[in-house]
Formats: sequence, C-alpha cells, structure tokens
Amino acid sequence: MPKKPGPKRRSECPLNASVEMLGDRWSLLIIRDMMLKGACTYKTFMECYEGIATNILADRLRKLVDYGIITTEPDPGDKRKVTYLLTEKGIDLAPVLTEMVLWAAAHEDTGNQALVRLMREDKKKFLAGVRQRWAQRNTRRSNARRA
Amino acid sequence: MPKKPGPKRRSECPLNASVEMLGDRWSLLIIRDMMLKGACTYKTFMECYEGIATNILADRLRKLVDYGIITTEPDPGDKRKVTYLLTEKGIDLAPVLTEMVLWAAAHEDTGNQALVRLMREDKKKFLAGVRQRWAQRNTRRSNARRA
DNA sequence: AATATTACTTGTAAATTGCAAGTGATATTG
DNA sequence: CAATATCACTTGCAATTTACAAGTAATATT
Repeated sequence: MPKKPGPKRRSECPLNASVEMLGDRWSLLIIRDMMLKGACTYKTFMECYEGIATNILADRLRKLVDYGIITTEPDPGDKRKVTYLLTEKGIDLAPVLTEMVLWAAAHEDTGNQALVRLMREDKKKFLAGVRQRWAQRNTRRSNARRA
Repeated sequence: MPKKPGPKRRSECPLNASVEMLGDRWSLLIIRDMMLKGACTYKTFMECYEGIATNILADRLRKLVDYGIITTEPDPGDKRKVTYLLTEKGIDLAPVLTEMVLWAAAHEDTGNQALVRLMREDKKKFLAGVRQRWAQRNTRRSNARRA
C-alpha cells in the first residue's frame, strides 16, 4: 500500500503525523483491545474497561478506517455485525504500544504486570506473536474471500 | 524516584496511564522539542513549528511538571527566564518517540528524513545519544548547584 | 526613564467530549 | 409470525477543552 500524502497537517514532522492520528484519549485503547483482547466488533469495543461513549467510539472507528489503520468487513453469519480488522499499518503500531506500556509500567503504579513482564522479558517475541496472530487472521480472511 | 500511585485513573492499564498523561495533540511535541532541539524555555517552545497557543503551552508544561516528566529551575543569569529540563522519566520517553516517528515515517508521507534515517539505521545509538546529552546537562546542573 | 523581553493570565468563541436517549436493520423467541 | 432483543450506530444537549487575541507583572536593555 502506497503512502498517502494526507490532507494538510500542522507540519511535516513524522511525530506530528503520529500525534494527529493517535494523540487523543481513546484511539490507542481501541488498538490495544484489538491487538491484545482480539476485539473486533462495536459491542466488544464498548466493553472496554475505561468506558468509551458510543458517539466517540463511532467517530474514532471512522477515523481509524480513514487513516488506514483498521478496515471493516461485514460478518457473513450475522448481517447486523461489522468486523473491524487491523491492517498492516495497524499491526505496525505494536512497537509503539509496547514502549508506551513499558514506560508507564516503569514509572507509574499500574496493573497487568503479566503483560508487562512478557513485554519486558522478550519484546521481540511479543511483537512477533502479535504479528503472527494477526497475519493468520488476515490470511484466513483472504482464503475465505477466494473460496 | 518512587512511583507515585497517582490520582484515580480510568483503569489500571499501563497503556491507559500513558494515554492519560501524553494522549493529546501537544505534550509529545513539547518533549520532542526538548529532546531533539534542546528547547528549554517558554519562548523556545513557542517557536514550535506547529504553533501552540500560549495558554495551552502553559497548561501542558504545568501538567508535565506534575507528572514528573519535566522540572523547572530559575535561570541564574536572567531572572525572567525559567529553564525546563527533562527528568529521567522524561528521558525514558525517547523509545516511545522513536517508535512513533518510525511508524509515521513508514506509513505516511513525512519530512525530516535525516532524523528518520538515523533512528532507523541505529536505534540504540540514537537512544544512547539522547540519554547522554541529557545526562550531561543534568550533571552540569548538579555541579553548578553544588558549587 | 522608556522600551523590550519573558513567562505567563484572562476573556471569549469555537470545537470536542460525555451522557442519555433514540433509530433502523437484522435476529431470536414464544 | 408477531413481539422482543441485539447490534451498530445517530441525535441532542450540557460541560469541558481548545484556539485565538489581548492583556499583565517582573525583569532586562538602551
């Protein structure tokens, strides 16, 4: 997938680009729930422990789709359902999430120490795991489409 | 420095902790200007290319101090000036910044390719460089205080 | 003594967020 | 097969946050 020039940003700085796409209180938590809990429907996102509002969730999902971080496809079994999936671009956010988790775990009093230990003890392994799980998902999806 | 329990957060999740501290459109850009451009006064932060408003800057600096990410000290030469410095906790954000820069550079059309190349070709070296430059600064500061 | 610089604060309009209550298209149940 | 439930949203509105412009107080310079 080619890089999009994107609409006018405040600056050309790559950090600014990241901040404009992900710099809010919800987007990265949605990615987290997809990556770690395998969440992929509106309903499961609503179960997010932090309690996201419905309008904000709809808005963030729309933006994440626009940015090419996630995609949607209809559920073949239940026509009410929409499945959200991480794209390559979305999967590539794993290192960002990891560093943010490790930073907070090192400097704040936080929970989920099991995840933190896993990330800290073998960062590469963890990243490879995320990547593989999602590669499988997307492959299954491609096969299904082909069939 | 011990970890603070911090006031009530939306959840115990370490990612959420990071997002609550840094998940907005300006905080990480301020850290960037300190880390990469050596900015350390209100005035230099105002020169930030993205054009931050004065009230937002004052608010974000206050919050970053509260979170222990930066500290202030008066300028010994000019009593009008306040110097802002990264703490250890702030310096430890370098890997987060790096991954965000590399992610955007990989998937978006952005500038500052020199920085991106440096980060990509030798991430460890880049991080060590940031750390060393700031360690020097903080050492000089300690010495000055002792003298 | 007058002007400039630095680090802010204040006021206000515009945008964003959070909460509650719909809505319409499917799916399930009695 | 009619009534109810579920799913993925949208709408309305108050509260909070942001952006922009204009101060202000404490130094510093000329």
